[in-house]
Amino acid sequence: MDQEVHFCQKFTNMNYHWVKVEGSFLPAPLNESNEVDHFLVEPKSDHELGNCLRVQDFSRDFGYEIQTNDAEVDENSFRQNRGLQLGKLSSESKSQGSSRSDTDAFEISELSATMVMEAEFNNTPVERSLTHELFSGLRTRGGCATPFEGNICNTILDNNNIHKFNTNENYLENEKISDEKGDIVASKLASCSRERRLRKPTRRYIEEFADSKSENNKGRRKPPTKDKYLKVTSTEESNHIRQVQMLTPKDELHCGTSVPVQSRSQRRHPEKHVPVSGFLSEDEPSATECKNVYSSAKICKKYDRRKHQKMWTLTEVMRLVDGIAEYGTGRWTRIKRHLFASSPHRTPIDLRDKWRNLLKASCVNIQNSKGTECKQPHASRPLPKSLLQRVYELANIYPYPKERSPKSVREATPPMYLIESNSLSFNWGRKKYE
DNA sequence: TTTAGGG
DNA sequence: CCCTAAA
Repeated sequence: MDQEVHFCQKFTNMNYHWVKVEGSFLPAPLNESNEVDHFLVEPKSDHELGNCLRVQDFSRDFGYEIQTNDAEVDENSFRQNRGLQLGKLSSESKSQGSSRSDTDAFEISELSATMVMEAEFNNTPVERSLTHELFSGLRTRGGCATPFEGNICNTILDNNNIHKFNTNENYLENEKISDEKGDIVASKLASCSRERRLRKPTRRYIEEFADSKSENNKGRRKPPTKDKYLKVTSTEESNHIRQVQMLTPKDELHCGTSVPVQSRSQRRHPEKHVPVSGFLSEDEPSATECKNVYSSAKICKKYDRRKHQKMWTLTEVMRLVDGIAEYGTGRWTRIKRHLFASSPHRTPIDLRDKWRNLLKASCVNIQNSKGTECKQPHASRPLPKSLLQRVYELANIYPYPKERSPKSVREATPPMYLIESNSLSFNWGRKKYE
């Protein structure tokens, strides 16, 4: 019995339109019948599995199966309905008589198969997948019962499909099979089902697969290497990350393949939350905050640091300058390790980039002090003169970039603020800024 | 793996 | 801040 039930489920899974039908098949309104077209076309995709099961076998097999299945429903009424449908079929399609020979049934069955093939040809994969999903919904409600019952059936059939449907019914009526063939049929159908899954991945699956594939290769010529600072180091941390992900707005964590991919151009121009006045507060971002934001980046490659840019605080800048004074330029990893160990969001690259910006800033100030017309890109965040002084001096001592001849830097005219404070003696160690 | 350089 | 090449 269990086997029967299982088989019944297989049957309902694969062939939705060869089932008991109550009431008459009346054409449904156009808008509804359109949807139904797909319903009826969908199952016949099974016919394409020519290697697995032929149309004739299929019908015959289900003749057996339907009989077993009818025990659950009402076999008598089913047969009566089928007889009724046969009559309808004769009048609606080709005006054939209600009593037919087996040969006729075969012809019609093949004819229906041909029609089905044509219909399927016009049916898009998307529609088919939709159909499949809808039928899944029907199945879950009705269990083994057929989805085409009562109103559902009436609303989803149109003239064309009635023909196909009835043809198959007719075939079932005429082709009967012995019960002992059930096991063979079941195994056949099982393998057929498996093969179908192998052969016919849904369009959604294909698209998702393609998406994930393209995402993996997107924008990278070489295989993505794991950033040292984007590595999950402990399970504790990963657990923490998971919590962060759940709390993070979805549009900022494009982790899933189904989430629309953010284009590179979009990523490169994020909204910057630039503070209105000067630096951010001198307070360092809390360690937990940094950990939250950047540990999420560790697990999600699509995490965009640009969207969560951390403004450099004056404290950080001073610390960076101190580090350069101590270790020199080009040793960003060391500086990071020794002075920014508590700032997980500052990578050695960040330190270097910041230093480059500091050099630019100092140069800007030089030009301004010389009276050269120069734009001030960071007017909103003026650096303390003392800091710029130190940057300038450090630039002379530790020229950056290394390759470039330090002459250009050394020969540059010292900025006015440096000249004015010439009497000042610089302490190159860690020093306090006024 | 780290650093430099360009975007 | 990102990406890539080179050391």
